[in-house]
Amino acid sequence: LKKGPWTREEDQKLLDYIQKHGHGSWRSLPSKAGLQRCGKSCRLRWTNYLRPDIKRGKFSTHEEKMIIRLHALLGNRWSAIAAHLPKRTDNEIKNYWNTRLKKRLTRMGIDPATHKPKIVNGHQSNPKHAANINHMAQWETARLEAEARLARESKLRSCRLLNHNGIAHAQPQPPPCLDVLRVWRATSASNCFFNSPTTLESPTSTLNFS
DNA sequence: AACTGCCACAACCGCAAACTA
DNA sequence: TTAGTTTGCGGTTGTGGCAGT
Repeated sequence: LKKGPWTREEDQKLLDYIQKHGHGSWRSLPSKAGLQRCGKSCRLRWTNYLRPDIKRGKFSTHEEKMIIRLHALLGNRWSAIAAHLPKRTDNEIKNYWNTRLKKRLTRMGIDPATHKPKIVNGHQSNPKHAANINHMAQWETARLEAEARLARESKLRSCRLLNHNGIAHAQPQPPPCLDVLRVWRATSASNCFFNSPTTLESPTSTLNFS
């Protein structure tokens, strides 16, 4: 089986096959499509590169902020984060985080793992506030997990329909979720402890969970 | 021009969850 | 219920391009 970068011919074979038949079982796809690749490699190539509904290129400022906020809530759960960024893949977001955003936060004196200002002289700037944020973040995480799950299920349903029809041209629906981030943006301005446009906005929320 | 180091990104690997017979 | 198979996810690596020396 072949490994390494995909050639234009391989891409075309995969694209042609999926457009005609849908992907069906990834395991059996390579032989049917005439590819010397494993099913896993084909799936990855399709989901991360060939899919027609992928937006490529530079991340906008808004997308960057979304990634930072979602990462603060969800951690390295790239697929859950990607569910909130239409047309971006988890792999792309993960790469962007690892190569750019993580370094940028570090330069700003923010720990990219915790999204808190780095501890100076053994003290955090505002421990009470930090505890509050953690509490809020737990709730947000639970909500976002549920939303991501819904998104996955919805995607799965559309995929099944897709494969049943044998054509791969349907656009995935956006996650059927409440826009937590919109609410968050509206409320965070008043209570974030580092909230200038050029810095990280803290994952606080004043949502009413009742 | 040749070399080196760094960066960005595509692709691979291993594991766990989900599915199926 | 369970064992085998398939799929999805996250971490990591390999590679090509670019800038600096």
